[in-house]
Amino acid sequence: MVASTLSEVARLAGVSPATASRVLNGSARTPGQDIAERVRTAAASLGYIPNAQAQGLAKSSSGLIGLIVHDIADPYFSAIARGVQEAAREQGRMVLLATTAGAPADEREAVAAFAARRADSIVIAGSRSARPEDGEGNAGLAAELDRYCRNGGQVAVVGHPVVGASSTEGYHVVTVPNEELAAKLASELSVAGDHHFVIIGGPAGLFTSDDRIRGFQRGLAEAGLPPAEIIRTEFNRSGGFDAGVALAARIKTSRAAANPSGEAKRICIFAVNDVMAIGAAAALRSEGLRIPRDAIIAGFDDIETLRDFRPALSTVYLPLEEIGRQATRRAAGTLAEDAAPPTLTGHVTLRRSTEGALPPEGSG
Amino acid sequence: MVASTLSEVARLAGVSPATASRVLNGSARTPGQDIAERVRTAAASLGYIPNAQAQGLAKSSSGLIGLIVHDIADPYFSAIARGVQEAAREQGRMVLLATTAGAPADEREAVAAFAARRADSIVIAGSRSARPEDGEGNAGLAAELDRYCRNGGQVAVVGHPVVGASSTEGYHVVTVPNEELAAKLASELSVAGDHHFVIIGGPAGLFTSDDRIRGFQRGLAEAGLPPAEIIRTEFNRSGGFDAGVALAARIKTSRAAANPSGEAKRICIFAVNDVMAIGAAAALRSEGLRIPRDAIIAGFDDIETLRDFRPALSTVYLPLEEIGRQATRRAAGTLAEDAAPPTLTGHVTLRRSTEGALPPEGSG
DNA sequence: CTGTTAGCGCTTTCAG
DNA sequence: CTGAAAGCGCTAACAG
Repeated sequence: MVASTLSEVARLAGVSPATASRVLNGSARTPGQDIAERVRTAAASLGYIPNAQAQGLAKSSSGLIGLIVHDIADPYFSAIARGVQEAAREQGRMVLLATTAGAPADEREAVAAFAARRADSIVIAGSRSARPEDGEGNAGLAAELDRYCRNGGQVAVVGHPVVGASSTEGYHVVTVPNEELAAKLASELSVAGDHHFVIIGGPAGLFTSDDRIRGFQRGLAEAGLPPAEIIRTEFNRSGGFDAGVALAARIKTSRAAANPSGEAKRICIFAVNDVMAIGAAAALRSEGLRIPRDAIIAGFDDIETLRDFRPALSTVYLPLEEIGRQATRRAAGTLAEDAAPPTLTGHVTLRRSTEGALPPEGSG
Repeated sequence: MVASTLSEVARLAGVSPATASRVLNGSARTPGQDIAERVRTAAASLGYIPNAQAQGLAKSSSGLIGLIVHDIADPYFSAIARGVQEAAREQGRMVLLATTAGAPADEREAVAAFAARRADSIVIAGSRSARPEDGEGNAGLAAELDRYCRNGGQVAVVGHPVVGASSTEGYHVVTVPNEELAAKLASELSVAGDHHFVIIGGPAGLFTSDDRIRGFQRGLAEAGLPPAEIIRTEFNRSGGFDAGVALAARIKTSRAAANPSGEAKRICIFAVNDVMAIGAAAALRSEGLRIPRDAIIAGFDDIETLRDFRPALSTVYLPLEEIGRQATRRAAGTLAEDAAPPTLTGHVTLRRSTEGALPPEGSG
């Protein structure tokens, strides 16, 4: 026994498929009371479920939203996904998920798959990359995206435009104030304490990472401080851990070298995202160093699951869920394009991990 | 300009749509070398992307896998989602996401939506509930699921069968050894130290929670200990926190009451999942209590993001990703039904948060 | 307000 | 091995 169709319902109700369609799925007003009632009963008794594929084919639109993330298990992305999901529900659409580990080639494939399914819109989250090895992939992705848009698709990218995408219509970018916020963080960290600043960043070419680094350096400069040293590593916990190990060794050495009474300048670490910061913190701890005593550290994102971490991590709050929602709304045209980008901004949140950099009375 | 169609490709290649279909998407062997080549070139030059909706309609199957979770931002679910996503990719399918906050009525709706899209299979994660207020919802969900299966759909449920589902064909349950593992945890916790055991559980009727509670009590009983007291609260961090606050008060009181020299029996808390445990730990800490000094605590799930939490949380590792993968494979028939449920088991992982319960030499 | 008639884009017998 | 024709289930003009 297979799913019953509209015409079966229509036949049972003694009306034409068109009429049945009008009352069951259609729009405007439903036809005559009596008829409508009869159709509805027939549908119910048959357990009729409209075939979305057929509907989609007929009206060429699918009620689908494609979401591309690097990794759905990464709390950064899952938070955004939650927002997307929510907005999708508001729009009466469903979300199609694709994960790509950040590889442009895979992203291209995902876009093609979404296009094949006639997704109404596509939301792309996850840092864009300008790394040379991604050049080819980016070109492919850009082409695919352009084609998708040309066919009437709507795209919203979180963060930065896809490299090389010649934004035709239907191409939106949800800007995240990474640079500004990182600058703010640097400025707040520089007010108290005289630290040696070190940035743990992702690979050069990762836009999100680069923005945050640039912002932080700018903040430092504005505070009259010299630029921080940059350690490049992977954009995840493990990268943070590795960098942390290296830093720990250095801290120990410099501490040993310092004269008995005096103390070496304390290091202030800025990891470009929370999970990297957590990794670095774990490394320091495993080397017997304590935070904030031996070094202070700050991250970025303010991942919810990490808020119970101790010492509480100083970081920059980003409205991840809202970002996902807005991207989704933009792609649906629900959100005015130019209507002042609805306050998508985060804020610096200093906590225990950067103590010493806090004004004495402020303790959070 | 709109997406090009198969017939356009066919026309350009000078063949019939049928032939074009055969070489581009079709099955078996591709027709004559020369023809095939011509078609492929035509397709490429037009940037042809098959319309999955039309394909689906024609062969009534969609290449879609529906995934239902309570909340995609919850690390427990996002880990499972990652596994599902992976398996889906292996199968050349895409995953459709639905979040329901655990409400059976929403789950029913999600199933209907998946059915409408003719999803090939549906994976349901997230604890089933037997709470009276969910009775109606469960019935609806069960009916919807039955109908879906009757129409040829495949369903895999993680944990427990949907309440009331009369498992027809295509209905699979991926069992998670919650009870056994909880018993094991209890047994390991009981070997060292003489504790007063308290369980922080979810609402009565939540299967996952109930299983873990039952298992823990059984483990205690097998160790010759009296059953633990149970505190019922929400199945999330906030619930854990609330319970923690209550426990903290009690610990302080009993400590004050104890004679100056002697000490009150230390409390051992078992929170039925990691986030609840973290919440409880945060509450204790905020009340000035220290773990494991003033109380020891264990969770369940071994959430990855929480592994850097200090004191390191004792917990039960569950192969979440693998669970997602297996559910997906089962629903695809890729996995033999009876073939000994491919070792889906976790293990107790004692760490610092239950110190004192560790044998002296074991220190994790 | 309802029914008829064409497709949406693709697959798939069934002939040739 | 290829082409023609008939749908998959639904919507959307048009008529009536």
